[in-house]
Amino acid sequence: MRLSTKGQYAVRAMVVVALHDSTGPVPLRYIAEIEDISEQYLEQIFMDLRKDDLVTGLRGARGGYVLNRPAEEITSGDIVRAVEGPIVLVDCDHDGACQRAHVCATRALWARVSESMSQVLDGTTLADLANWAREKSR
Amino acid sequence: MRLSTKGQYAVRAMVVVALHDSTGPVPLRYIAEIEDISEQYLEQIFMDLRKDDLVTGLRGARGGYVLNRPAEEITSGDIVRAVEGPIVLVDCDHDGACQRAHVCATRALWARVSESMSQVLDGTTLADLANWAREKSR
DNA sequence: TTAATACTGAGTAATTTAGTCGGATATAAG
DNA sequence: CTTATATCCGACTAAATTACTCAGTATTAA
Repeated sequence: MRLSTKGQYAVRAMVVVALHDSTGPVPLRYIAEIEDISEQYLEQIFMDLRKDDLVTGLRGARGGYVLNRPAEEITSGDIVRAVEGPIVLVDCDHDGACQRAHVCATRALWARVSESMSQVLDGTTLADLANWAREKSR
Repeated sequence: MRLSTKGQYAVRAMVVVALHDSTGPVPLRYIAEIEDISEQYLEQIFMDLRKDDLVTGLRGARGGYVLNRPAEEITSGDIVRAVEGPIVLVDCDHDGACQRAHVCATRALWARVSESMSQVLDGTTLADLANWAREKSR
């Protein structure tokens, strides 16, 4: 029930990109330094973020990553899903395979928990996170 | 972000115990059979449940496990915590060790998610789950 | 032309998960 | 008093996942 470092790093990294949204592409080297995350690990993470069209990578000198949509339109749920897959606490009956699905009382519980997690995650945008960060650094 | 089988099994097993609350101790062999879970794995799980005083084990023939409190006073949160530890999505700053805790915007997010999970889990009792199960089997 | 940067695939050590195994101990029933 | 039925307990292990690293290619600005 713990979010992997990949998910945590992804959100933290995206906040950095969001904070520099107006000043051009942010290179991974920079993110790696200020967030103290391995640059090569960040590469993997940004592959996932790119696949889900959350960012665009710009190669070459002065390159880096930029947001693909306004920070108000990217949620932490989008980010977590991009690197970790669907937000579900328990993946029983993944494709209708569970024999006792119809009598299983716990399925409803897991669904409720998953939904409440999604609500928080989808209800928080990158813009929110960037604002919190700005407030904190003040 | 996925709940381990241990946590899932623990809740399912406790529902079985709750359903037989009035008819005496429930042996692991029985739970193992109807829930299709390894009996030896269940032993491990019930060690944890016992440590947190959710159940009492009765040895010998005709023995088994019984709830230590009314099903209305045991929540799914209690069960999950017993076998998985605290319900936190991200355990950064576990003992004030995180250097950037004061500037980290994501901490608040993880706290919100963790709290919303806890609310659902602590808001659902074993009695609720047992009732759902009874409704389903009807 | 060079330096900076993203892109890509493969590999790997450490950790966690999901159990198993072999026994000791307690108790009810016959 | 013996036997069958249970819990209790500690150690062990295979498989999966996590959290990376490594080595190289491709692209672009200065």
